[in-house]
Amino acid sequence: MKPARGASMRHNKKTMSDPLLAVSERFAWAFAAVAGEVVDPVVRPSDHADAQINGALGVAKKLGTNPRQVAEQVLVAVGDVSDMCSGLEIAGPGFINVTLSNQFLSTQLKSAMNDQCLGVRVAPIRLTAVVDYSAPNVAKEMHVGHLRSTVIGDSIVRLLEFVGHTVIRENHIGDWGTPFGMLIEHLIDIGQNTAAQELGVGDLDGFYREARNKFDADDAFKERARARVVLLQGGDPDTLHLWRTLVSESTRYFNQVYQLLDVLLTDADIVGESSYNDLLAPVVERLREAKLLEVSDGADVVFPAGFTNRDGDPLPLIIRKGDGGYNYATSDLACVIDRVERLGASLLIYVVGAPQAQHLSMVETVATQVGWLAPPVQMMHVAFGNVLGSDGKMLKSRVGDTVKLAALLEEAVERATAAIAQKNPDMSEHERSQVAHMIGIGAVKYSDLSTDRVRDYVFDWERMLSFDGNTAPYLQYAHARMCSIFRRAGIERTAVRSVMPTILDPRERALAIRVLQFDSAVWDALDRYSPHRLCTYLYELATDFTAFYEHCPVLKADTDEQRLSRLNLCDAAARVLECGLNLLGIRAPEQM
RNA sequence: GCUCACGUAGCUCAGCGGAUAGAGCACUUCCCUCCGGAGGAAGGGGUCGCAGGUUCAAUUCCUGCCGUGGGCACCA
Repeated sequence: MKPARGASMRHNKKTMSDPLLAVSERFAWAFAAVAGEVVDPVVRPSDHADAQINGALGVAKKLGTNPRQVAEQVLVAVGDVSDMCSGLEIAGPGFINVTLSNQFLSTQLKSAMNDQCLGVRVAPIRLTAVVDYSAPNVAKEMHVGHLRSTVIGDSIVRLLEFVGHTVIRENHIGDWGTPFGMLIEHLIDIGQNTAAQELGVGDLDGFYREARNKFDADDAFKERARARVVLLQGGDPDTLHLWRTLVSESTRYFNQVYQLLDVLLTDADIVGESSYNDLLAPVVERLREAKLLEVSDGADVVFPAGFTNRDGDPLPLIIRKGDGGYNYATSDLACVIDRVERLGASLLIYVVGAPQAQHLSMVETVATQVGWLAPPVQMMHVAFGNVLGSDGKMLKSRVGDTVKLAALLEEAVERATAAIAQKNPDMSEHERSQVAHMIGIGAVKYSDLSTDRVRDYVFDWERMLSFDGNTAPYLQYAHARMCSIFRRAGIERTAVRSVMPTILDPRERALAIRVLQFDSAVWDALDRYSPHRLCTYLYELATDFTAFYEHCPVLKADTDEQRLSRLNLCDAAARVLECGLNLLGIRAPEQM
């Protein structure tokens, strides 16, 4: 499985919202005419103009001519582009610097803002995608590892849906396996009511630890636990009833966390490992029929090509353990079958930590060898790194335990509450608590989403809650200021949407161009399954807005026409910012 | 040992084939106090881990090395 990159969903639709794409499209045929074949004009953002076209250099090399000469030929071939570009200039070794026409920006902006998706292209082919994420374990506390999977997965789900794909969310909770013997026996020992209470208040780790301690210390208990596993797997009704208590109390708790975290997951998305029980035996059978199954050290295994162990010998994927039990490879393969054959999915996304890369790659290889996975169906590992403390090591609590996710989120809201109380003491209690939730949770999610997911990142309260820099509060603040202008103006946002904006000032231009690039930003994030690309874009948008706001008076504009035009720009920026934050799963309050 | 990631400014991070490598924080010096000062301008600070290679062009692609972290058969 290739590490997430390029679902290659390209499209063709009217004029691209992003001016750079529009320029690229317009110049493509001129380049083809000059080069004698189809070449990418290589249109890029530029420090020297609105955009620069770099394609001439490559073409000149191929043709054995002078790049500046090629550039000149391209300019002749492209003909009149004055509807799009107000300036074209050959610079340096053969770059073509492009100045976009103000009129063009104006009409593009109008048309993008008339679009429900704010100019973002819809997917050319609508896929059914299964996104596998979050996956906490029953009777175990959720921790920062689940935070990453949940938050990144949630954003990917929103992005996929936004461009028109059908998304099936799957929360593959750990609700099966040998630990349930001891957990159920412990449940019996302390009584169902006590247990439900303990789990209900979220002391999952306490419950688990007690069970574990007894298991390790008490041989009789250990024996009962083992016997209980057999009963559970055999479908004993009483045991199943106890098991369901554990599962339902745990999922009730997970839902509290999901609600606090403000993600889309619900009970309907839960597909526990147990739900694949009936599909495990067929996995073995089908592998056997395909003649891929071998017996090694008493276990049923498949040796996928290209994997070796530390001795250089072929590395097996264990399908059925020596004791006859199944393991996670079996259930992962059952998942592939289920998703492809029953759900008809063609995109299987796994938002799982980077350490699982080899395992998932082996599963993919086996699934491909046996024929369950074949183009156009593809598996995609959206891997992520660890959350580190300020010491550069895995984030731990002061006592040295793993950090409870629920506690971390509560602290985020508390810190945000304190910050708002200090900065906006006039806000009502009710409103403050709502806004504090949006800011605190937004800060945590954004700090998780805003750096390249494959890298580890350092968790830092002060930085993530800062109103400066690439943070959620900064973006939310920028949005609140945009909204504030309309309150002061006493004008409804929608009232300025029929206005055709006039783009003149350099800051108006910069802001307009940025707004129009939302399309590219969304697709860029989606192509790489990297929400941080969208974060970077939104930060630049907010920065451009700040510069605009600083230099271009809106309410005190020179003329009514300019005032309306600038209000229109504010509205556009606010809509894109809100929509972008929403795609990250972050709320944008109108006041804060 | 094999293998997969990562190594960019004091710190935290962007950029990943194109013209002088960016941001925030921290630091220095100013400005304003104007539609939300939770401001603005300027400055210092980088041999983009090291060495080769491909290319008109490499922080960006390839190879090797060094450093850090992960994975390498019955726990998921």
